[in-house]
Amino acid sequence: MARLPEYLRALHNLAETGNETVSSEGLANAAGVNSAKLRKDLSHLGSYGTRGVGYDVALLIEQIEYVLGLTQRRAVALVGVGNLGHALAGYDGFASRGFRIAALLDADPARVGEEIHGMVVRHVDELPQVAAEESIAIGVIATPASAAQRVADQLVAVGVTSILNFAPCVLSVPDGVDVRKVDLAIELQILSFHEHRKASLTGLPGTGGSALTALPGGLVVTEGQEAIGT
Amino acid sequence: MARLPEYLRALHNLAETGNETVSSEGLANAAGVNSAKLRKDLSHLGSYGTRGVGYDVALLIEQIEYVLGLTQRRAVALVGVGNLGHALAGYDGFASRGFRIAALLDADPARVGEEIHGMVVRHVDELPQVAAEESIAIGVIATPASAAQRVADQLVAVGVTSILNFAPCVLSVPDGVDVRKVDLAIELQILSFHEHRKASLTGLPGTGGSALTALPGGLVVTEGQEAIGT
DNA sequence: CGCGATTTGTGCACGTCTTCACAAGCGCCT
DNA sequence: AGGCGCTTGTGAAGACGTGCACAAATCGCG
Repeated sequence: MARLPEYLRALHNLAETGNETVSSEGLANAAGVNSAKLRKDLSHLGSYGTRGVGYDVALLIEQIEYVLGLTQRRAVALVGVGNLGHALAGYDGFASRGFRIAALLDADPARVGEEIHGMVVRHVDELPQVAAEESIAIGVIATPASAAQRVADQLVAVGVTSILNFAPCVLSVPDGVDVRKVDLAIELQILSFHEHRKASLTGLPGTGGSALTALPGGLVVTEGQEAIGT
Repeated sequence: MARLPEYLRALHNLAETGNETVSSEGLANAAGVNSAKLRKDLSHLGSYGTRGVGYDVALLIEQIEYVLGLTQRRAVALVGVGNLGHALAGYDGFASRGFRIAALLDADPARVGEEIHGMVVRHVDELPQVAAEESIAIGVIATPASAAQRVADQLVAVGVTSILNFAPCVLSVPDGVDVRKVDLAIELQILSFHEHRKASLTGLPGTGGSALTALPGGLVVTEGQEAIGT
């Protein structure tokens, strides 16, 4: 489940504040989800809480970390050290949660050799050597969209089976390779959509429960009432 | 729908390569989704394509941009100019897609006054003045988790109703305020989970279709077979 | 003018996710 | 030892999203 990392973070917070056990409702609040959903998720793991008491925080952390495969520190190769790549290279949230940036790579010869956060940028064509030096578990693509597919192919060629893609484009990869995409601009556009929706609702008070937003060409769009679950 | 921005990006690509119309299948491929799903999404908008031909690219772009509220250029306030904030301030994907970073803010007095990408950092307590100067539509939080809730409260206080949160914590905001969260470490952890799953499957060839991954305490977790839809 | 090729829009069925509600179990207090 | 309150785990119902498959509609060509 995609919610496990969120639970894990909440659990670490609870552990730091000295909690030994936590109820499903307490953890659900800390993670921002429904308590029933959380219990079902945890029961799916097979993890046991004790009825009447709750979950053992330390034990639960251990279990979730094992399921997520965080018991081994995974090596990450970061390709593209532009604006975003720079920030990712220095992002301490990676190191603190079991990931180690093992290599910085870029296709621009002008950037090769540059030192970023104590690590030297190497050329992306050196990927085979890098992969030979240490087993790369995950590749992160922070290049422009035009280079992303090429980089993905290179990552796949050296055996990387998990890719985190920040480039605004769809990657085609063979079966067995997992790709997750993060597009910062898309997040803003979704927020913009909600802004637009809210503005339409307050601006057209007569439309009531089923608001209709007129489109330029005379077309209409029917929108939900309160909580749009995007 | 959360997929509209993805369609929009694909449409812009198509427009640049000179396409005037596009079929649902063509656009679906470019956006990485099923063609039936795309058609259903678009029909939900009320947008009309022409049967036998496809969708008019320019018209569709116009419609989607309107629905997303991108016809007006929205002002974004970015709070927290650390590693990530720096990168976001310089991320050209924002400007190119209708967003304008209207203010950079930080709570650290040492950072106030610094110039980043041609913009001066102001103190976060100046938020009311900033909001008075121009209408802030969206707030972006790129602070440490410990400061995020406080910043969120300040944003809400000046009337911001959409927040993009990069801090690894859950924000509590009043009804009517939309929050989207992006946690880069969580994305990596999800990939780590998939890596772990794949490793377990190949390492335990006898378990067959319903693989059981033994947990440290003798507990077991049942995992799906191929595509885990996280 | 008519026909076939092509593509949209959508009814329907299926699987997944979510939520409620409650029985089962555990610990504590008397 | 017994009962009481609290919490987990889960069955069932409902909402939701997804994808197939096909009818309706439009264009181009003969």
